[in-house]
Amino acid sequence: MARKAPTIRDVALRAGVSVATASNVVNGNRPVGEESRSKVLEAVAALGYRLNRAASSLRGARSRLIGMVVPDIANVFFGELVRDVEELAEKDGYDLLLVTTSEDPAIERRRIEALVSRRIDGLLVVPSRDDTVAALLNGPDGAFLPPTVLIDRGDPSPGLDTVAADCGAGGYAATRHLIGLGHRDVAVLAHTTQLKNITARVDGYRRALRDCGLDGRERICVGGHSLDTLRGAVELELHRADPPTAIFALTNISALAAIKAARGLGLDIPGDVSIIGFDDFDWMLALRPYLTTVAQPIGDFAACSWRRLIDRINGEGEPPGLRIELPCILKVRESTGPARMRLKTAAAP
Amino acid sequence: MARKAPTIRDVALRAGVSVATASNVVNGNRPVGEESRSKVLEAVAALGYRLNRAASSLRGARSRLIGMVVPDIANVFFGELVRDVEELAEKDGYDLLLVTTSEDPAIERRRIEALVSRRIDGLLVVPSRDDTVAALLNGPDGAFLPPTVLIDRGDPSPGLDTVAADCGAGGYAATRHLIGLGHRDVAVLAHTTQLKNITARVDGYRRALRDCGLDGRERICVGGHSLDTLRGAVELELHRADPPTAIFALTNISALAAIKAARGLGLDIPGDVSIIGFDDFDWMLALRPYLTTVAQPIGDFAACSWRRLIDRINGEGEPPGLRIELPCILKVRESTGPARMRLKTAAAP
DNA sequence: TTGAAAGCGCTAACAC
DNA sequence: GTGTTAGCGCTTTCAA
Repeated sequence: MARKAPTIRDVALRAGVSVATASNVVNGNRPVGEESRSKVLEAVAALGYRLNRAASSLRGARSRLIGMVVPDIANVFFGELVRDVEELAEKDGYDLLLVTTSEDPAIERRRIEALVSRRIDGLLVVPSRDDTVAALLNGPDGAFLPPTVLIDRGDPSPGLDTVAADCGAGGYAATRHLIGLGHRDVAVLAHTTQLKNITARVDGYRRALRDCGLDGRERICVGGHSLDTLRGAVELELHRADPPTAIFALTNISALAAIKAARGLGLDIPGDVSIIGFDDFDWMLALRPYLTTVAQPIGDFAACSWRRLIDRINGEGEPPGLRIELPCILKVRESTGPARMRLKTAAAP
Repeated sequence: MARKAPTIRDVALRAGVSVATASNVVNGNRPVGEESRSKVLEAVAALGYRLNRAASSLRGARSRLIGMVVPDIANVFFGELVRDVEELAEKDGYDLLLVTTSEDPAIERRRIEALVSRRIDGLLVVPSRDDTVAALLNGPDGAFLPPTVLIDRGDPSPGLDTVAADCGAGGYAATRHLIGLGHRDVAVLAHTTQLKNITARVDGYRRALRDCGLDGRERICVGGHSLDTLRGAVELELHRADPPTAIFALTNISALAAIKAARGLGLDIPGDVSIIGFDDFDWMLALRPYLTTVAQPIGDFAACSWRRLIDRINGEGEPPGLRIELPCILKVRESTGPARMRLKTAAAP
C-alpha cells in the first residue's frame, strides 16, 4: 500500500532503455525496435507500471477524457444514451466524465466549465436549452470548448454538430395513426415548448391535423419537467367539457403522466382515451395496456455522435456545423384504439 | 478560439504577486493578505483564469476526481444511484468518472485500473461479484486503490466499506406478505445466486417459509441477467404441473420478466399469480396492476456512501471495513392478492 | 505574509 | 531506432 507507483523512468531503467523509448512503447507513438519493445513490455509487467494520464495530458498529449452532459441520468432515455456512448468510448480508449444539469442552464454552464478545466478532448451534450452551448462557444469569455457534439437537442450552429431524431416525422406519424383511428380531438402533452425537438413534434402533429382537415383543433398542454406537474396538466385537460379522445405524450415521462392521469380519473385506456408515447423502454411492454409509442433510435444517437466526435478530435471528416437527423419508428401496440363518439364526462374528483 | 488559456503565472503577473500567492488565493490553502487577495481575484476574473487540474493533481494535490463503477447505467436502479451521487459530488467540488462493467469482472478490472491511472481520489463501486474489488485491493499487483466504498453488493473486507440494504429483512417481509395472503407455493426469481445481496433475499424468503411451517416448499428460479432469459426461467416454472401461485422477483428487471411471462401465458395478475418485485420506480405505479414491491432506499445509499467516502479521503471517521445496512420498505399495491386454491393449468403456447 | 525555486511524470523536439 | 533534454501548469518546501 505504501509503495510508490512506478514511473516511466523506473520502467526505462529496468529495461535498460531511455525514457523516450519506453514512452514510445507504452503509447505506440513511434516505431521501436523489437528487442527494446519486448524488454520494455517485460519491465512494465514486472513493475505493474501504469501510465499517469494527468502527467501526459499536462505535457500536451490527449487527455483521452470526454465530457458527457445530460439533464438527468436517472431518466432511462439518457441512461441508455450514456450506456451506449460509454461502451463506444471504452473501445476507443476514452473515459467519460459524466455530469448532470437538472435541466438548469446555470448549472449546465458551471458543469461544462468544470469539464473544460479537466482538459477534456471532446464534449457530448444534451443541452438544457437549444442555445446554451452555442452561447458558451461564442461567449465573451471566449470559452474554450473542445470539439463538441450536441445530442437530441440544440440549434444548428456554426461550430457545433447536432445528432437528433426527425421529430417532425415522428410527431406526424403518431398523429396520423390517431386520426386514422377516428380521433378528432387529440391533445398533445409537452413538458416544455422551449425546446425545438419538442416543438418539431408539435409541428408534425399540426401538419397531420392540417392534412386531415382538422385545423384549429389543436390542443397543446404544457406540463413542466416533473411527473406530477405533467399529470396535473393532463387532468386539467381531461376535466374540460369536451375532453380529448386521445393524448399524444411527447416524452416517456409525459406518457407515464398521461397514463396516471387517465387512471386516476377512472378512464379506460384505450376505451375512453387513447395514449401514445415517445421513446421505447422495457416497461412499456410489460404492464397493460402495452403502450403505443414513437421510438427514437438511441443506439444510433450514440454511434453517430461518437463517430462524429472522434473525427472532429482527429481533425478528420467534414468541418463542424453538421446536423444529422435519424428516423423514428412508430410502434403500434394496445394503448391506442378507435375513438369513441362521445367520451363520458370525467367525474369530478 | 486560438487564445491560449491563461495560467497561474499570467494571473500572478497581472496581479503583481508571486505565483505562490496567486495559487494560495485560488485554492485557499494558506492565508493571504487582504490586498494581494483582491488583486489576484481581480486578475482571475479579468483573464478568465481556470485552474488546470491535470497540473495540480500531477503536483500531488487532490485530483478531485471520483471513479464510479456500475454494472449498467441504463438500469434505473443504477441510474438513480449515479444521479444522487453526482449531485452530492458536485456540491463538494468533485467530478465523476463513470464506468460501466456489463457485470463482467474482467471488464470491471480493466475499467478500475483505467480509473486508478487517472489518479482518482476515491472510488465508488457496485461490483460485478462480491469479491472482485477485495481481490484487486489485496492483489499481487498491490493495485493501488484509493479509498473505496462498495454499494449494494460486496463482501465485508478489511480495507473496504460497504453500503447496502438489509436484504434479508426485505426478503422476509415480502414472503410473509405473500404467505399472509394464503400463498403456499411461492417461487423466487433471482438473476443469479452468486451475489450475497441476492442470496440474502433468498434467505429471508426461506426464513419466512420456515417460520410458517412451509419448509421444503422452496422454489428458486435462476434466470441470468437479461430480461429474456429471466422470462424464460419464469415460463418454465409456470409450466410445471404444480405452478406457483406467487412469484417474488428479486430485482426490478426480474419483476418485469415475471410480469411478461405471466402475460404471455394469459395469466391474470394477481388473480392467477401474485407478483411482488424489488425496487420502486415510476413505471410500477402507472400501468396496471400497480406493482407490489420491496423498495430500497437508493437516496440513502448515495448519501451514506458519499459521506463515508469523503471522510475516508479526508482521513476522518472510523477506519475502513465498515458495513452499513439500510432498511427496505414493503409497498403493498395491486399485483399481490389472495391465493387461489387451485391455479388453472397454464395452456401450452 | 510573501517569493524563489524545485520538481510531479510525462511527451515532443531535437540530436545522434 | 534511440537517447537527451526542456518544459507542460501547478503546489510546496524553504527562506526571507
